[in-house]
Amino acid sequence: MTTRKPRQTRAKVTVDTIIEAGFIAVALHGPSGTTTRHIAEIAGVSVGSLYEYFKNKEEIYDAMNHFFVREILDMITELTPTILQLELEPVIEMIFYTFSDLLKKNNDRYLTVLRYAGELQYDKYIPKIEQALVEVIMKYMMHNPKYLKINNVAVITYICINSGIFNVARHLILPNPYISFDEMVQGLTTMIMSYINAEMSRSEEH
Amino acid sequence: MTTRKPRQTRAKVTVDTIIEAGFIAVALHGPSGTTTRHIAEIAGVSVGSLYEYFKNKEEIYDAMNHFFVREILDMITELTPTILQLELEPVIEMIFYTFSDLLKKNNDRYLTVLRYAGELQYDKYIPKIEQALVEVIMKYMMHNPKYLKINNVAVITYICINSGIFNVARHLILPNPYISFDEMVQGLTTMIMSYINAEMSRSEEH
Amino acid sequence: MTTRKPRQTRAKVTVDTIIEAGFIAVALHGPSGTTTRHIAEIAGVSVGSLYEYFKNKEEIYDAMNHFFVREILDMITELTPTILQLELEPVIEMIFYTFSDLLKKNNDRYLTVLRYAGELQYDKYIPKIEQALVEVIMKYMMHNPKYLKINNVAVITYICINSGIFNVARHLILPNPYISFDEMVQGLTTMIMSYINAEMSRSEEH
Amino acid sequence: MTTRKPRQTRAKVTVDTIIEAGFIAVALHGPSGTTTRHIAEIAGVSVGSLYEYFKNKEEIYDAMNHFFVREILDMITELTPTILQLELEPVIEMIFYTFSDLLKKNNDRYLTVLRYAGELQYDKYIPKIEQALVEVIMKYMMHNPKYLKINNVAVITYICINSGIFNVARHLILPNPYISFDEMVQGLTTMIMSYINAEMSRSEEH
DNA sequence: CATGAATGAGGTTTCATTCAT
DNA sequence: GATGAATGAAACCTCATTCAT
Repeated sequence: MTTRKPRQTRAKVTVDTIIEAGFIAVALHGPSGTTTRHIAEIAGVSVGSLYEYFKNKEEIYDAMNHFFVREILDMITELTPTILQLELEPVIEMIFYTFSDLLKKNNDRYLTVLRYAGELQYDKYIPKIEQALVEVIMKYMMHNPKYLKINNVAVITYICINSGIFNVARHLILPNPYISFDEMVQGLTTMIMSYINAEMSRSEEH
Repeated sequence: MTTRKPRQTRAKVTVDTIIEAGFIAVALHGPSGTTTRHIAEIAGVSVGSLYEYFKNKEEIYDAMNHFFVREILDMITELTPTILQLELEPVIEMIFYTFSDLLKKNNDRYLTVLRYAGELQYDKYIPKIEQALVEVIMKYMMHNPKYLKINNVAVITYICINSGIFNVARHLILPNPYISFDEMVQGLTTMIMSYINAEMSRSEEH
Repeated sequence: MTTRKPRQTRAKVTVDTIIEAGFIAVALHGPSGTTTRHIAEIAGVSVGSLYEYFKNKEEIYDAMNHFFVREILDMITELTPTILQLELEPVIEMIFYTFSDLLKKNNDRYLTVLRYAGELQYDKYIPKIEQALVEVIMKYMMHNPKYLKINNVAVITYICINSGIFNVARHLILPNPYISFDEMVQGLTTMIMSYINAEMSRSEEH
Repeated sequence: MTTRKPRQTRAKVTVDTIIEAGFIAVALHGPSGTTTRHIAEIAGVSVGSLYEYFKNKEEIYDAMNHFFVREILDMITELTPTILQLELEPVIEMIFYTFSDLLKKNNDRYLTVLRYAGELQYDKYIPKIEQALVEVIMKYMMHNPKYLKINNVAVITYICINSGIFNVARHLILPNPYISFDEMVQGLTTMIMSYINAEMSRSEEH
């Protein structure tokens, strides 16, 4: 029995409502604590409707992930023109603040879900995000050729992306972090800039 | 006449067996996929016995977390004398490799459960680890007073710990990382060293 | 100005399409595995339309049964003139082959639903078929008065009809019967003929 | 998750109770009308217990079939010594009456489920019964060598077994059969005897 | 202490049927 | 008339927990 693709506007609205309800439910109860009834009730539809559009609970989670990843990718796309205009340091800061805003959107919707990244199999989607970020970095390097001389771009990229994502996410999640968000962004930026500068100098030597 | 000691010892062994089985079960099925039967079967005891030693499933997970945290704290304690003898750079490298070894112990036991950190409420335990690390750092600074002049130690500590933990864990989890573990450790170390040096210079200026 | 006739005809076509779809669906999934959606999809109409024409699922099954029984009764009617012209032995053979052809019509449509006779409550309809067969037998006896002397016609009729129906149906259903269909028809005919002859002789004695 | 084999007596009793309840439930509601709750309630156990011993509803039905087939095979085994002592005609009659008794045992338990033979996949088990009957027939022929000269034993066997099973079952199911059970057995026996005698004479001719 | 059979609340999922469009 | 989205009762099944043995 195939779940039908929504053809009518009403159906599309229902699907979106269910995905939205999914985020709220997971934020409230965690992925394994969330029941199909929770989602249905929050969405204001019957359990049956859930299964009209999603084969099972797993598929709802998949749709949520897709949705989230889509937002991040859109954010990167929108940011790209501005990024290319700026110096590296403000670029890095801007990315952190924009990412933070995205996670806090809709009452921390994405942030709370991110706690359960392992459970929700975000791993499947992270490579796409990484890929998008790598592309932006490449474009930036083309616009700012002085960075082209750096040797191990892959390593730097890998470490900075992971450090950035995790530090921002964890800071927002922490109830009482012992440093402020601004301090953290400032520190992260300093760290990344120092790293890149160090690698720039090293590359020059060879 | 039954002696008390042997009984307690046998009980201790059973408790440890159950905790061990818990790790294996969670590695196999994830926290929400793991059932008390799974754990009992792996441990080679009856479900009834589980409840002899643990009030409920939650308590088993708690015990697992305690166990893991205990191991990390022990690791830090054991490492401290060596740390205090070395220069900063080899210290950082050593910590990463030791942490990696710990996560890979017993067939990736801790690594696999780390995926479900959110679900398993590791957050409750992480402050303890952070605290232990902060203490080591303080001791190290006492032994190497040149670092005492750094202003924002809290920020540096926070960022470096988080970046370190997450990069190591994620790299080990990734099936096909595009950089090697050694490259990552090298990069991380460089990044952290550059950061500290930058902050050192900055602090001197003021 | 809309005429009445065409509408009725269109409705009739839809009804027939649904009944046809019902047979296909039951052949595919069995009666309890068949859903209204299955039938609607196979019929190429919406679920809503199903309920335009049938009060509920039960009514569709009833209509299918009616349809099947109607076909059998028609078959008997059509066959009657020929039957009356022939000797008993070829008559019996002919009935078996014609019945077999009916069951195999449209890709074994009726044969597959016959498996679920109990579930589909064919019992309600079988007396009608029996009645029709009894009538043919009576007519045949009128045309061939030598059979009129048989005493227990009812018993013979009952046994032969049941043996015939079941042996033919089961043989067609069996994936690898250990005797061929022709052998079975030959055997069945011999058995029935022997039986009738035996009863003829016995009746003469009294 | 494997359903555990019952090791204790208590467990064995529960399993038997469930199978018995299955027969009663199917007799009451038919196979697709029967729910796991029905069975559990009739058995006087919780739904959970059902699934302790049977992976799903299907497995309960399978166990019921096994049970029924086992009874038939036992019946045949028990009957064999007597069969070998008697003339053919009383043998045939005896088999019909014994089979009828079996079907009527425990308040028509087996008879009512036989209505749903198609749904319950008895087909899987019928070959075993056929095989057992064929073996008895072979033994009987060894004891009564005059029957050894018959040519097409396979065909006769096939037809007589099917005719016998179905006529008996259907007669018992019918609410108001137009002939009595004794009349039917008498007729069936006559039919089969005539058939065999006819085949005996025919075989002599060749 | 240990066992594992038994429990039943509660989760996931299905599907006949209705009804707004 | 026709559609198909929506419904929700009720099915199947799971599993943490209890308790008689």
